[in-house]
Amino acid sequence: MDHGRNELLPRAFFDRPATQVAPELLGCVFWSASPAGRVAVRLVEVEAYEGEADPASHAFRGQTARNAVMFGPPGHAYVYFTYGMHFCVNLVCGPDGRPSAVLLRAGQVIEGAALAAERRPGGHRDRDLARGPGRLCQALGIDRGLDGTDVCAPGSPLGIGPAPDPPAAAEIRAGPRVGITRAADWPLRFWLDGDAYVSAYKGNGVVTGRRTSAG
DNA sequence: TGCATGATGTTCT
DNA sequence: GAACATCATGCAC
Repeated sequence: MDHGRNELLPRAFFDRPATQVAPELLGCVFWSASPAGRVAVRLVEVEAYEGEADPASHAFRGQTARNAVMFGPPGHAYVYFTYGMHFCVNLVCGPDGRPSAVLLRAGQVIEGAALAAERRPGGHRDRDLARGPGRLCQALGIDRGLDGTDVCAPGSPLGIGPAPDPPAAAEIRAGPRVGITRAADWPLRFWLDGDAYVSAYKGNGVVTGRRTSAG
């Protein structure tokens, strides 16, 4: 197998504002390891949340039991349950005490596709395995039990490595965030332009992998 | 093909 | 009691 994939992003990478970290996460490989196997995705869509200054952030109204991880040191996973059936995963950014984070919204499954598909019954196409925050968590088998996991520590069930093939700056686009009602228009959502694996909910004007008129 | 809506449970007011 | 960083389905056209 490929043994060169154990390289991890250093904690210092996350010890910066989420708005700066988010675009640099595009193209990086995020993976989960469990007794069932390993699933890895190449990140193609993320969203930055600026903590206390951001009305849309869970941390906007201060620290609670749920968002405590966001207030901790960088490089940890903040996992929460939403809408009664889905999980979402964030990577905590900024120094200890500053609750900024980046939501992982979509990715391309590049390893363990069979296992990912098994976790998502219903006969979905490969493209839809991790296309959207809830689906991404489902494909990787992420639940609240992984809340607070250190993604910078070797041997952790969750990890993230550098982009094997870094996207060109011109491919990275920024635009309004999705699925929120407050400060949704802040351009803190980043994605790889034209990538088929970017989520396309609510038609945000983003041209996705769905065939365009150009066919 | 595209929009509107129900599902489902945790968290906060 | 209301809101919620979502997803899958049903119906209209």
